[in-house]
Amino acid sequence: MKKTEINSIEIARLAGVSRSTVSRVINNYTNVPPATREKVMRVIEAYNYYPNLSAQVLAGKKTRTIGLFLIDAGHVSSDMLTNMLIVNVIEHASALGYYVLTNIIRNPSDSDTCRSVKEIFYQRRIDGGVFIGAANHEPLIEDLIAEGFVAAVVDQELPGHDEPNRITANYDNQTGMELAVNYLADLHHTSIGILNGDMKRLSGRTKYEGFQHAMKQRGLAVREQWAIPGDFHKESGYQAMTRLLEQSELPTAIVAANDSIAFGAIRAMKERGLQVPGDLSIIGFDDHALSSMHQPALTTIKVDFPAMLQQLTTTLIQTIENGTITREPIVAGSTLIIRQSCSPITPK
Amino acid sequence: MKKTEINSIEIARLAGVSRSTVSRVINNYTNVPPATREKVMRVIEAYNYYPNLSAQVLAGKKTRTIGLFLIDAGHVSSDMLTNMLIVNVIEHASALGYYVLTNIIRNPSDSDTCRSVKEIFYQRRIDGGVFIGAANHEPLIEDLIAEGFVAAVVDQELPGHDEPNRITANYDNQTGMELAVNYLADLHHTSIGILNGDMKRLSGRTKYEGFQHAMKQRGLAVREQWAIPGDFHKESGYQAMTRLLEQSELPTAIVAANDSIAFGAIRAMKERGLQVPGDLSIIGFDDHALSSMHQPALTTIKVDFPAMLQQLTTTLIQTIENGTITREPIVAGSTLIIRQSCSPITPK
DNA sequence: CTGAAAGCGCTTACAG
DNA sequence: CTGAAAGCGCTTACAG
Repeated sequence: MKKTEINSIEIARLAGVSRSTVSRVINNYTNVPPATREKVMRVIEAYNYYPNLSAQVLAGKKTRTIGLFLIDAGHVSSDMLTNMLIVNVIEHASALGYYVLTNIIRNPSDSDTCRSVKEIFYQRRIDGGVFIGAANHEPLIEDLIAEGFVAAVVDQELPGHDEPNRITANYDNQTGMELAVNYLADLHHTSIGILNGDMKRLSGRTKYEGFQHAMKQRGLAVREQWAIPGDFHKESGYQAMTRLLEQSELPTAIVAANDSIAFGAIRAMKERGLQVPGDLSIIGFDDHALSSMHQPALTTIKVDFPAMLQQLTTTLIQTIENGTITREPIVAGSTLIIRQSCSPITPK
Repeated sequence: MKKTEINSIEIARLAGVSRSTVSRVINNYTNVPPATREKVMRVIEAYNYYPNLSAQVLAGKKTRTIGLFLIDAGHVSSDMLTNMLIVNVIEHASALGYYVLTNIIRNPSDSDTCRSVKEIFYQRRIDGGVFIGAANHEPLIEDLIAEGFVAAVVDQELPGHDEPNRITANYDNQTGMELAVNYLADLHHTSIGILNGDMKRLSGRTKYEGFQHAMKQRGLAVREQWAIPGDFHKESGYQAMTRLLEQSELPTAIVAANDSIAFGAIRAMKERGLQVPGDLSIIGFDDHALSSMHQPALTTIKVDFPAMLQQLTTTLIQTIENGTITREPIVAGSTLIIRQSCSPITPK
């Protein structure tokens, strides 16, 4: 049986003070003499008293909870990257005394889904939210920001939209692509293709733009028929590679917009008896947890998610607590991780 | 800028009714005539009104939030299984209109950690919690249950402790071990060892007991020096196998208390130039997401986590809403998944 | 069918 | 330094 709750007035009575004073010691007001604080703390501890959160929030305190919204059609549970993202946000929030309410959004365009996400904010269930996997312009997020809720969104860039309650973090895809293309070019590849990601997402676009830019820098031609569209999932990589392989003339190397795409693409090759990197070199993006144990181990552009998420979460919480703060751009760095999926071309 | 909140009294004014009536339509009371409901709903929708959660909770409603507590010293972020567990709980809770607050507990014995977990319950931040990865007898959980909070714990069996606010789910390790041992015995193995899991956890114990029982059933001897202690992690598997290999006489097959242990054990073998299953057959437990792509693909006892978690989450929520309910035991089924890590012995 | 009112448990000006 | 009191936004007996 649940014991009847003890509340602040009971604590006050027991300590021989008023509720005001109990509240003051709980909230660490400075104008409470040590002796009084002592006395009150003793009964608080003795009775295992913790202030009721709803009452505190109703009286004006924060909920100290943030929402984590993972937008993904249906791969969330199977992708290891997701787990790392979730755990990262939780641990960084936790370090600042915040809790996280994790939500999975299958389809941000569905009106019921939209309603229920908005409800979480309007209900004041959370103080703010972080969004991962959204399109660059996502109406749901824009609505929330217009309403004044604070949102931290990963992989977004909306020129002119620098509301104080919008926090964004980005990937440095320009540098990433330079790293990838230069590595391939240094291996003497000149025929390089790309398996693109979802173009509705900022990264889909900036990766392709970065690719074009990096190719140009090295004086290499981008062949449109070697730029295959897709989304960021394995199945898409499989299909993209299948399409690519139907062509009469093939590139000697491919950059995949992420590692999942590369996994799918390599499977498509294996099924046709093709070798990586023997027949085609492939480089991915992310450094997915599976990449190092993949066969062949995947050469990739590692993205520093943990550092980015830490900054994003921290900035979100600071904004919640202090309102607008001066903010520096948050960007995830890229590094080249050389493994086994790329090999040099011997010029004929 | 955040707009000033609209509240129920404002809605009432706009709809020309009292707050009581607004509340009645929101809470779907039956005694509201359709016309009145209509009228109120229209202004609720027009103004995008959602009742303030804290006020509702303070007035006696549930928070509709459950806590998910993952207890693990430091492997949470790297283990794919975790991700599946988290996503499963979230989706099942979500289907019932509940949210989940995910927490990572590094060390349940640490007093600060304990305090902060308890605080979540006492604060009434959640209506109940699910615990995964705890020792069979975990003081923190026992305290919470003693206080009357409802807790759903995975992998627990405490005879005599059938409080109405305790919900447990278990693994059918007896059957699982029979499956594993019989499979190995059918392959003509008679010298079978075991790499044990954490004995503080119920599964650690029941797996070993199940192993002993299954061996006996097949008339096979359990050799104590082939039962290596460990916990449920990869590193432990590596060390256990290293220890095993130091022995002069070796088994021909090994059952690992889970797949992670098997991965570590296989790595230890590879480093010594030993083959799986050539030199030693290994079977794991769980059917970890990596098992099928492991080299060699791991033969394992698949555990039906999704079904178990669904039942557990559903039962937890029903208990929260309806108090005690008649409950059936929740147990996760086991199936043998044959892949490449075990081979038959040719009797000499 | 519906409104007035009490109550949920806190915090924070306000006054002293 | 400290208490009395108002207020946060809801829900739910109670009375009609």
